[in-house]
Amino acid sequence: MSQQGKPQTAITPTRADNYQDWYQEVIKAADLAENSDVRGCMVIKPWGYALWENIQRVLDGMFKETGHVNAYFPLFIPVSFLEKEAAHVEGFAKECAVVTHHRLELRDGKLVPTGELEEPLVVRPTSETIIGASFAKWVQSYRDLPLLINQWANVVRWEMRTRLFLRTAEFLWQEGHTAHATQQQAVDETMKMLGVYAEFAENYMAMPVIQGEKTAGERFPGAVSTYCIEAMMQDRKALQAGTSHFLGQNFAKASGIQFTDENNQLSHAWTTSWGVSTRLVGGMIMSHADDDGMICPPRLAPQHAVILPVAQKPEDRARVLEYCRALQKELKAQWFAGAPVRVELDDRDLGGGVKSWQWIKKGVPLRLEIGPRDIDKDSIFMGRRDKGPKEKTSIARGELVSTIATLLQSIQDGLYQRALAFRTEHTREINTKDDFYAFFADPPKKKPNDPTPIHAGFALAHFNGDPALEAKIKDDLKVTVRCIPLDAKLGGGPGTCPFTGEPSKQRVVWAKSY
RNA sequence: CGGGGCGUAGCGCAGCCUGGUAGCGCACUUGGUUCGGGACCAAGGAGUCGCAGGUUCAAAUCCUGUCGCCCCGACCA
Repeated sequence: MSQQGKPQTAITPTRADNYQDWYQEVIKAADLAENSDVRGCMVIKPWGYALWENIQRVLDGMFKETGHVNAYFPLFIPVSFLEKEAAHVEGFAKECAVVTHHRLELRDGKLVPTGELEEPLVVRPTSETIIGASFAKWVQSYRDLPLLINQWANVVRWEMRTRLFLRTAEFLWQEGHTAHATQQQAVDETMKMLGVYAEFAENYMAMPVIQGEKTAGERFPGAVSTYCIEAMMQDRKALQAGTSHFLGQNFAKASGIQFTDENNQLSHAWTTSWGVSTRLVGGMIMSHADDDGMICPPRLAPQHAVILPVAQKPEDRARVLEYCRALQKELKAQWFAGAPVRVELDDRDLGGGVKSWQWIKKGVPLRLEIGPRDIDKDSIFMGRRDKGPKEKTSIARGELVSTIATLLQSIQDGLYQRALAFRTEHTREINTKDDFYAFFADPPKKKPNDPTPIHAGFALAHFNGDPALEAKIKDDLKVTVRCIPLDAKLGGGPGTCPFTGEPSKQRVVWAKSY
């Protein structure tokens, strides 16, 4: 305890003191990413990129398992393509990077663009239109359907305000694009992929999510309906962690994706698109990290365990290192969640405490400290990242090796349960307008420049579905409908809209959001 | 794009109001002590004070402009 009576933490400020700054400090302390020299763009550093690679690896497997194949489409989209779908234009036109020239010339020591393009190219903000153009060529007959394609790519959206992982001008994502012969098949695909995202979020990221449909105001530009998974972050704001869109025939009509059906009738295909991005890394940070830094959910952790040799006397060093290497080899031969256990041996010549804290901040699930005394007992001094930094226990080597998968899974489960309990604690059914406004009232700021204080959480309230009402509430409170939950337990059946007294089909999730 | 804050050593900051030639903590290097831990002592290295102009004998400090970052708004995955 410090003089102020607060426990010393590796991250300052703490979540309670200043959530926004805390978030940035965690990213810095865990060495996940940094701002680049290019405004709004981030450099994803190896530890952060490894998280993304694990996300990619698992999701890619799930996509393949559900019959999808990967392909790659151009980064550049002719402006005329984007113009094809009216709502789409409106949604993305304001945030596009546009390529207008194809050459640079040296004039007075400065490189200036020359060679203007006949038609400007947009750096893809999303790929519906360019992929649609390909689909139009690939689809002739109902026998060509369904077409189930995914692409891993970068996209650019020229954002006003950026935040590492959560909103950057360029980001990495995957976008699935599918075409189907019938509306029902496309709707089924939309829901199936929403389910895949929810399963991934909960089982791999240990991040509980609410599956639901977006209201008209929050819908993807050009979609008939948009579904999403929404998670609660530790500041009780909602994070849209993944989206799945039923596009109807809108894009098929815009791109001319037509096929001849069994009855020799020409019709437009029904399409879907769905995506998750590097935003998920931000979601993991804000779901699990604490005042000592990152906490990686074991299933996606770049390393499951780190071995920290404790050999302070030079004469012990060789013996300790040898023991550590043998243990590393033995642990790597174990399996966890369908892959070999990932173990790093950190034999850098650094002070023991400093080294240990680096790994705490990076969020590695297990720290294994091994010194001469442990070797004599054939045991390991183990720290779990989901417990306090000082809360370390001794475990027999054999037991560690045989139970490491169980240990990692128990950390994984613990993180999920903790996040779920947090969400439950801060989710409330609300039945009157007054209660609703009171629930979301901002605590007073101490200084004008203070970050927005942490607000109440999720409200489950009835809603008559009027977009104007939703806009008014957004205006008043900065609160929006995050989704119309699919889960009947959350929806709770018909009721009365507390704002209008009109009938409401079910409760919806209201919250402030990222 | 509007309002506010901040750019000083690798990192975190003080100094600025009241101009006088740059300092603290951590990190780094070396030597010693310590040895189940974010150690201690000593010595040392490291900064065109974001950038560009201006005022002045003299600018980190005052003035103007500019760039970047952060927070709050508008917009968004």
